[in-house]
Amino acid sequence: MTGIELFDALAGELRPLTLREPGRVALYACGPTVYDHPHLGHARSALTYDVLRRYLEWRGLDVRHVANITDIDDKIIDRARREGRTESEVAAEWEAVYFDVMARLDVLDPHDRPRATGWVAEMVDFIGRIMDAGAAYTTGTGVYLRVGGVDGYGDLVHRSLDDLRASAGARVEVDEAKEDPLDFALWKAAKPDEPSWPSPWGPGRPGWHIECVAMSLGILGDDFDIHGGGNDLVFPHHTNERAEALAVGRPFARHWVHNAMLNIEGTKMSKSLGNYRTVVEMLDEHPLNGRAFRLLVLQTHYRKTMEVNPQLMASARAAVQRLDALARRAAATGADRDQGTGRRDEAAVDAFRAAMDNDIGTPEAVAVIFDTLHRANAALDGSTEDAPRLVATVVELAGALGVAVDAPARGDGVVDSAVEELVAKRQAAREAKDWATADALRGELSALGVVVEDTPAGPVWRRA
RNA sequence: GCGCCGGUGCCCGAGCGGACCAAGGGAACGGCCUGCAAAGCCGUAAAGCCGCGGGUUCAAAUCCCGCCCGGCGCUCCA
Repeated sequence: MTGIELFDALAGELRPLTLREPGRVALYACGPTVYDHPHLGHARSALTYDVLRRYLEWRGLDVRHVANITDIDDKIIDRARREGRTESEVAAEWEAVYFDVMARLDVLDPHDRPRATGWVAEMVDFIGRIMDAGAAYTTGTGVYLRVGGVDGYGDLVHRSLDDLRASAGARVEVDEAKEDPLDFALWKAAKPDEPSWPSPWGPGRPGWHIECVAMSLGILGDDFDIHGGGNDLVFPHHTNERAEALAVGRPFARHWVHNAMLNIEGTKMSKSLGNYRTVVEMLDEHPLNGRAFRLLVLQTHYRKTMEVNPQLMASARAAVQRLDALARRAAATGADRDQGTGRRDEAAVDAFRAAMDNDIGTPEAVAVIFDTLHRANAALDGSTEDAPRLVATVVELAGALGVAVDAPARGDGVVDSAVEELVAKRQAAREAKDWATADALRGELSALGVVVEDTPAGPVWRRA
């Protein structure tokens, strides 16, 4: 018992998080196929599991977080072919972009980042066991899992086999060689000019789902605690992963967690609609956007489709600035002294924990943080003894969700002796009560995107 | 067609049976503070009642039924 409840997709309801091993959480989250720019949806997904991991750790649990990279797949092959490069070059390029973007979003590095191509031997072995169990068969195009033989195959999507069959092929033509349209490839026989690995069934490459089973069970072991991913993966990906594990009788994930999708201006992002947004674009647009996007993600429950648009990004930035403003005030008055001492407002901490324990209720948790922020500011105005403790609480709780609260403007590096000089000149003018000059200088700073605040401790500037 | 999820203020978004009926963020308005601002604080306005119509209940935004609208999925997909 951890006191934490999570919505479990298999059960279809809230379930207490019960761990395989007390105090330790084995978490597997499906990562991206690296063939192009990561988009905002990838970011939401990664952020969801980063927050889950951070919260579990904040609760004192020892988490092992595994997030895979799919580095061999049709899309990578297509792109490599188009660009006249090798698949591994393409994958390496986009994997690097993905990692860079994750770092800019303050996503903690998972403890393991397995690549599919590093696990092919294990996958081949796994497929062999499925074959031994009589649960799969070969055709001219590969090895297929016989879905009809898996008890409760559709349980994760809550659909019966017949139901699934009825809509199979609705969007993709069915391979006639398969025994059942639902049967899916464990191993894809090599086609000319495609990368391939040897196997008992001839050269080829692994099917998508076998990757995650081999890696999750291989790293975390049977009966690991949480399997996560986007809710678009429930079927077929997770359903098929689960089927593969079931086919060989291995206990799979104890809890299934899925994050919802992200819409832009009310509809799903897509290249054809022209509302496709990459994470790099978003991050490059404003230095505060990394934290603002995380906050935006947190303000919607992870199981609900979230909306993103420029106004929402702006409002999230404004909220981040309030966090930073508190830190500035605290630093200027010495009210930051409780940080790291463990002193904190227990009522706020309790409310935060209650919100998060209830299926990772980040919107409420964020509300608690801002409520505390408000109390901290009021305490700062009244110079009461509570201020340092409240400030420390805000910083700690925000940190537990991965939102950094920065006192001085978080450097976009190239700081600006020019700005410093203008600020100093303005201050000199103010001291001479030359308001006209002071205001003109403030105008110049404003044109540079800099806001000056006059505090009892002197002027402080930041980027708008 | 089948399945899933939604529809709460100007925008986003919590709440999912009961403290006179809605957290938090953004935007707005008034006041305090300030040389003026910014930041902050105090306060106000705004949902004639939480898509519409029924129902259950002492009590519903919260449960049930029907309808309308929207989004997503149905082996590319976070």
